[in-house]
Amino acid sequence: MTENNAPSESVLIPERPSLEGLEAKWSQIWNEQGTYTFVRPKSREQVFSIDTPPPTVSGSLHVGHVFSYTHTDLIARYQRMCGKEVFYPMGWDDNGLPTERRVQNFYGVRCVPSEPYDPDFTPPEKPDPKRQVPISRKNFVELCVKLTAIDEQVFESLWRTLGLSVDWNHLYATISPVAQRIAQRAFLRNLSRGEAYLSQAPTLWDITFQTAVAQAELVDKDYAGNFYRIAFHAPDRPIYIETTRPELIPSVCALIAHPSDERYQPLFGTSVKSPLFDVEIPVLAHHLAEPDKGAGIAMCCTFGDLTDVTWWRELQLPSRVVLTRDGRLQGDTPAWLTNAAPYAALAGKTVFSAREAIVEMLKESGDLDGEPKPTTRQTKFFEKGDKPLEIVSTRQWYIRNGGRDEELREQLLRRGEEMTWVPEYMQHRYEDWVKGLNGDWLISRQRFFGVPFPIWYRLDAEGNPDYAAPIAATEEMLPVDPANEPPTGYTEAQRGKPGGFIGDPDVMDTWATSSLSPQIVCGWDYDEELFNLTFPMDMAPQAHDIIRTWLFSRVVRSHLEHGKLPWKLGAISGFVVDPDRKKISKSQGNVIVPDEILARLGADAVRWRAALARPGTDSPFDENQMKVGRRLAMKVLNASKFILGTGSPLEPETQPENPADLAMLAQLRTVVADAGAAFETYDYSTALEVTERFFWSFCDDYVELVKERAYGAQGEIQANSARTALRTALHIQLRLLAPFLPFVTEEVWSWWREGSIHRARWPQVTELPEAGSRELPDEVAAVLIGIRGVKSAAKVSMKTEICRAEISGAAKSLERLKAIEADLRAVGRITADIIWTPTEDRLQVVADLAPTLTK
RNA sequence: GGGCGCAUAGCUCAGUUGGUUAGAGCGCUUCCCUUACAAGGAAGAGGCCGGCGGUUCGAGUCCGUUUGCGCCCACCA
Repeated sequence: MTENNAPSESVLIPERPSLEGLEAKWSQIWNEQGTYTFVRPKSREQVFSIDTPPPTVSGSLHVGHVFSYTHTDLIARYQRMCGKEVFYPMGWDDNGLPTERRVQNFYGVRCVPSEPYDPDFTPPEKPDPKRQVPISRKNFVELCVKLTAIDEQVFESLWRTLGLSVDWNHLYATISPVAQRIAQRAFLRNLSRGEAYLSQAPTLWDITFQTAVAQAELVDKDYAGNFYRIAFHAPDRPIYIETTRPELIPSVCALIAHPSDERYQPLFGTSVKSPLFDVEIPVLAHHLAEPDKGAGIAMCCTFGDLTDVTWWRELQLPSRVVLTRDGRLQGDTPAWLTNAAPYAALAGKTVFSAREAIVEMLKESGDLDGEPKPTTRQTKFFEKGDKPLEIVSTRQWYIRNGGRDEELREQLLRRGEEMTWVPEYMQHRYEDWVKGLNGDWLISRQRFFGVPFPIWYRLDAEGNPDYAAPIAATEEMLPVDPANEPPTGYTEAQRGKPGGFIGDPDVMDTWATSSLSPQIVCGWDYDEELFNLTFPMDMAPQAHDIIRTWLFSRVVRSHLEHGKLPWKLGAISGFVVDPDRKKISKSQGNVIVPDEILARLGADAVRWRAALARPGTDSPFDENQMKVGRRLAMKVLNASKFILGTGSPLEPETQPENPADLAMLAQLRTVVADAGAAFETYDYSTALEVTERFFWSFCDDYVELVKERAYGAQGEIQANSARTALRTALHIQLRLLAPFLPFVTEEVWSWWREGSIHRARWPQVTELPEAGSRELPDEVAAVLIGIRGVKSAAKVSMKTEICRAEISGAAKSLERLKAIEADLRAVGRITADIIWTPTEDRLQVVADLAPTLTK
């Protein structure tokens, strides 16, 4: 920590201070001087560690990111000034599906694992989205690495411009070898403890990306469709069901109604025949069937939705899967169809065309009752997909997360209680999510750019893989790609051969790696000293949409691996919404580009606005509000220029003695206490508010009041008191503002102080005298408003002289004001002695303006 | 359907454990080129604190209820 009481040898103040260029100037100097470098202290207590969210580099940063990362930085800067060594890394989430998609579009390629590797491959000059060049997995991954490196430069540059006090020496990427090794190591440990397992089960499946997706990645979207009323055939009559998915009739396993539904009770235990295909379908009872929905009786298919999965499991129905992984009906005619002929019209079609085809056939056969009724329903989509999810039965890796295990769920709920939430009510979201989990965490993805599973499977004599006993890598082998390396005890020549092995073809979902961010940054498997100094971490900041994903998944991993929370405190920021309070998104076309705002208004202005957004609260974007921040930054420059230009205080330094000076400093003492207390509870907004309120009244009232005296109008002793007070107040206020306005405060600091303000000590109340009056600042403000009011009402300049002034009010107030009459007369341009009239009323000023020849 | 949050000036928001006359900024009105600042500054107007009911000497604040908005989750035959 730099000694902050050491003024520079000389004071160098620019003629016209300006905000332009401060970001470039200071971010470079901070980088060169290692201002934010984490220096390992002796003990954990001296560290404040932050688990920074790694932004997805394939996307773009928007104002919401800027706000939320600023919130973290405010706390980081406060803690650093309080003497903590702040461990503040940055990460890039660069693996995963979003990157793959961006690479496909950017270079016009697509990954086809069967293609051979071409070491000289260069992407097409002009990408053609309709004719993407097929390339090998290795070529594809190389392009992913190349593009993410470019994207990461852009991100880093924006964060530096914004003034994030990140230690760039601790930069990580979720696709880096370290991250891969840690992800694989943690997975192997989960596996050995039985927390990770392989399972063949119905899975939510995206047909576009052809991968499984996890519960946390689901979103509901409106989806237009029709209700079709369709007849199944009981021996004596038709039984109508209503469905939006008639193309699934070939996969019907049962009709299901509620046990108490009198309409269908006689049918329970009997069977009906399906339309077109004549398959015998049992009619069964289950409590999840809802009598008031549709016809009150539902067709259960394998699988139309998650309820079907429940019915299929609980009623032990047969699997009659017709839907394949590409979203088409299978080409072969299913064996269970009694009347197979109609299926020919459906084979190989997408669900959409199959639906049209089967509706035609149902019309012809007379099984479609009435006209289809248009409906808009909410359907589950992959958050990045644009076709509804299907459910297919696949083999996937899962990690236990309490979704199927009461005891683990309870433990994870306990962890949520253990954690400090800012704001507190966000804990409910965590609990809602944990309580609502309906299955374990699916971590495998059938994709290419990601961390591979360190797993192989033995092939039997026929060449069939043995999924029951996977071969796991040993920790020494990590990171390992089973597509390129054989397992221990095998040679590469045995790959794919009967009696040999195959590698697990899947990769981990990106959340499976980012869920280990605390382990990755803190050096879990590579730096024990660092790990002990930084883990569990102090703070995990994130926006509220991420509670169910990243926040929860880190709690799961840390709980399973370490038996504790990964951090003490979860800080949740809100979103920046557009002025109509709509969520900002690309599809809405209301994205606000931060670079441009930063360039125009300056980082300090944007940060100032971000600091007004309290934790958890959404803020509408309003550029006018940011301009206020810019004005504050300008005011800091100008006020500082004035204060430092009034001439040096006497040597040796003496304490201020004028009552006005002492009163101002006493008031500032309270501000220091309040701002610090607010920061201690992560309430950066209140810290800013109290600081700023003081600063404006300091400029408007106090500086105006003492200006003449500081120039020397009342002699050297009085001037010295004012100058000392002004400089003390500036010294304190710059530091109070430093977390919010890091650039302008550093600029002013450099005019007259050594070192960086950001390594200076957070202001202490003990730096300020206590003696001053608590009442005087408000009384001065009242008198100034009175004097200015008179001039304003007369529409004259504030310079206009007052030839007679009478101040009335409580005797005690008058006593205090009398003591600074010289200052009052100077600021009000009062040419005669002030008349003091004690009354019971509030302070009042009556003044006569001196006659002037010109206005 | 369950949960959470919000409702205070035209707009964005403060308002600590109930206590004088409910605050700030933006915007608006009227002024002022004042040797820190005109990309400034001063003064001013503007509020039935969503509705109803209760507790209390006293309610923006506590309790109940209701309306509207937002978010999360569930359901979506």
